[in-house]
Amino acid sequence: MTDLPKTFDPADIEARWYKHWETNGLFRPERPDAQPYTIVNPPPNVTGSLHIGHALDNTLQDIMIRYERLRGKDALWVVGTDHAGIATQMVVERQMNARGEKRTDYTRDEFIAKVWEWKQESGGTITGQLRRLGCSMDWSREQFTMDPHFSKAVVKVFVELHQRGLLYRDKRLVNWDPHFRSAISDLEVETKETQGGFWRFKYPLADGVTLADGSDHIVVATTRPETMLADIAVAVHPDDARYQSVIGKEILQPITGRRLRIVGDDYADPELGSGAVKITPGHDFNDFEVGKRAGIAAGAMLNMFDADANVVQTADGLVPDAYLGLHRFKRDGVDGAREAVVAEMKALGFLVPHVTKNKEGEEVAADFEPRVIQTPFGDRSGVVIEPWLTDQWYVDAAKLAVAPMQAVRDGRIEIVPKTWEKTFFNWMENIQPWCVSRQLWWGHQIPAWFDEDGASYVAETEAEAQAMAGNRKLTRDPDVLDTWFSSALWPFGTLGWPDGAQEKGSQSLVSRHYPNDLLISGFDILFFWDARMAMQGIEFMGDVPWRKLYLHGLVRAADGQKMSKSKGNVVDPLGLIDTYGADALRFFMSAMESQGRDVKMDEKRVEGYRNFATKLWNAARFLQSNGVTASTSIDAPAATLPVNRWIIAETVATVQAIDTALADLRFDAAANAIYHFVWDQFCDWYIELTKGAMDDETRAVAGWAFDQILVMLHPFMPFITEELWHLTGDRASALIVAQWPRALAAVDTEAQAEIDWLIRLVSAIRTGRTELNVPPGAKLPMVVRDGSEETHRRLDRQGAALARLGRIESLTFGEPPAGGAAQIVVDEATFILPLEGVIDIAAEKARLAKALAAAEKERDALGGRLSNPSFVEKAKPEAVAKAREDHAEKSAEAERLKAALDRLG
RNA sequence: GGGCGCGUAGCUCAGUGGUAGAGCACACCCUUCACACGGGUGGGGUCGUAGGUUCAAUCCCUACCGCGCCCA
Repeated sequence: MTDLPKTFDPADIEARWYKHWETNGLFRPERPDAQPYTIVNPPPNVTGSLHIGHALDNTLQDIMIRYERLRGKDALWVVGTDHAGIATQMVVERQMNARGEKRTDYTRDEFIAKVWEWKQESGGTITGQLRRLGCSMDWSREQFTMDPHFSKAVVKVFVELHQRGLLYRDKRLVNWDPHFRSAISDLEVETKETQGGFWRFKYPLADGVTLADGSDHIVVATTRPETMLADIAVAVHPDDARYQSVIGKEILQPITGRRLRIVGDDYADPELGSGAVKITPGHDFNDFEVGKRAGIAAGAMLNMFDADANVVQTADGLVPDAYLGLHRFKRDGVDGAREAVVAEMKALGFLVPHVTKNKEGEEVAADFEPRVIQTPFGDRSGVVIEPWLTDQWYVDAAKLAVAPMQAVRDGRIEIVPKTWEKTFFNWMENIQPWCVSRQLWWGHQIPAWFDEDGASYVAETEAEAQAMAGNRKLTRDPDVLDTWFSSALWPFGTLGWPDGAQEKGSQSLVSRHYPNDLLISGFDILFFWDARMAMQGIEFMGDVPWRKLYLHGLVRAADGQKMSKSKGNVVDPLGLIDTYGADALRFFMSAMESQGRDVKMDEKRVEGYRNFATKLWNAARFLQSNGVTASTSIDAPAATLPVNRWIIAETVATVQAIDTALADLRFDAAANAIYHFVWDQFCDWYIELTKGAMDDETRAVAGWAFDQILVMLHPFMPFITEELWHLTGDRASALIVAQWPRALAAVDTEAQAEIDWLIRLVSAIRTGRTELNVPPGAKLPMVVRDGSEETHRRLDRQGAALARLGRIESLTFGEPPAGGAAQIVVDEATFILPLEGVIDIAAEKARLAKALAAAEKERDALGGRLSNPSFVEKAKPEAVAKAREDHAEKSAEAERLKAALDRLG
């Protein structure tokens, strides 16, 4: 134990204690016989850095882990990082571009080596930042999604899913990202409204066929004219009288001269445009479905783009040479296929202009009708997604989704807050096949080999694949897996699965810690990650990955806007830690985390919690200067003084409040409970009431109560509490592994009533003094009138405290001296402060009159309710009894105030 | 178009079927022997609007207005 300095330096404390905890293995003490408690951390991008959302997410997890560790459980918080396929490859490619190089200047192996180098260089950034936040993860078992054992799990899952028929290769349209030259999943596509156009073109009917009205052409409409180079049909509604006669006939595509089939399909909306649409199954999801319904095989659909979305020759060789190599549309000021197609159609006389009237009523023709269209963008690249016909690996998500939905329905997984269940079900019920192959270099290379005929062999090793293929020559699939495919295995892959699960006898890590108890994640990755963990967990482990799923919101800027680098409104959590300390930032995150709401970044509030930490620090200084030291037992010391019995009861009530709040994952309620106990009860009243009256009993109780505070506050503010734990006594062990208080019910209504009365009396005296402008330093005599025996006994016990806090110099009973006085009514008694010649009688009258009016108003409101027969008959008996009680109390108070007023004449 | 959430004091947010709360900000006072990152006192809200249920609605129901998010 050492003397506390007058101020405290968060930076010094934080660095010191974190190192102590980590080097002494206190994040995961040996507790083989304890009940396990497990959380896995959402693995951040290995080369990323900590943003404010991480700060929220990890603070909440750390609170739960520290809490359960203090409660004696074998608390394991699994930590690790994600290789983050596209994101990481993108960063490294960008670095190369800056040096005037590009990825393809290197071989695949060389490039991957460069990425590993970058991981070596920046991989420790975010893990160091998590330490600064105080996160008590088990770093001794830090994981990486491309560690050999984890990669082994990824390969095994891929192969087994394939064997079970839940993973397959298929040729269908994918969301192709031309920037990354890779397929992406439907979740990685963001649909946004953009200003586009609606063009109308004439396609001449072939073979002299005409429509019912004699026309020799059909007008088709499109928002993507460039794709007409790969048109293979025109669709009309089967019931559309205008076109019924030509269904099954052929029509000519003017630029390519290709003969297109006219098909009847409900997809063509007779109300929209001309009622006829061109069909390009190779580049449009709706058209793809129309094509399939028309009996066109995927292999027969035409493709007109390369991986960069530049025009290439179609299989039938009908695209004119002039188009080859053009980008799909205008880019960097250079016209693309779209512009060229429109120009040629216009020149050929096949463009139907869009005609509108201007202000003067004159008709004006334009090439197209401006229209807001829904456009898909890659969420990372920001470029327009091109639907592209390729062979990719797909997971049969619809089948895997069945068990997780059932688990949520029957409560094996509890989603908190419950409102997210609906969103979860809605997505799971409409889930699409999950495209898991990516045309990248960085990631888990797919364990599939192709022979010369394109047949695939899926196996854990090349040798096994070769055995399946006989003497055919094999080439490994160059593609890698979607990052989320691997992170879906996080809850068990990190625990040693599949190897650890084979262990017999002693319990393996995975059998001990799977299912995890809780997962905390932002709602934004509910589909990407949480749902997929549930699918893979149940499929491969036979049980849910976690029993509870807690979803929190986003941390927004002060004005409620989403934080983003482009808006420049990003708040750096490290900056907040530097300014206010990690404890303050953590407490802020907890206090603001009410279920179902985003957290708005209010820096003033962080400052307020920094002030709270300082308040605690100074309370400790006060106790130390009064000879208060660490407690010797976890149970409360014996106490006879009401003030001590009161603080013991309030401490226990606070433990109960925090236990209840954290059981429900109400982080805000838990934080507020400890905040108000420390500041409003312990500091404002307990310390004030015991000042100048520090006897041995009080020292023991104060020491005990403060220890309980340190333990209860530790999950929220680990650094300052650990520091104070050691500064206030010689401790057998660190606070991080101390024992959580026992919430034994110590209801002490007598002591609580007495201290409550004392607090009300002191407050009323202070209010009276302030309102009557009594100088703050003045000590006044006080006369007690109409006091009950109980009140006299209480005054006897609390006289000294009352004198101190109310600045009372003497206490007498009975009639006050004649003359002006302030009169304070508390319960049955009136407390009189003679102020002859000091106070303004009119002011005191006004004060009493105001109090009287308030009491009368409440009395009358209650009286009115009680005189309503239907209230007395129908309301709950407790409500009626409460109203009667309150009415009697308010009536008596009003009478006493009236009497006091009368005495002033 | 479908789904979800929000609208409570100047700001950021809790909350409850039975007389509205916190932090910050504001006003006044206080260098009281832990703390001015402090102490004391106070002002401030027709709980988005309109109906309905109920003895009683800020809370439950319906509609509407405004804001945000997700899906199509």
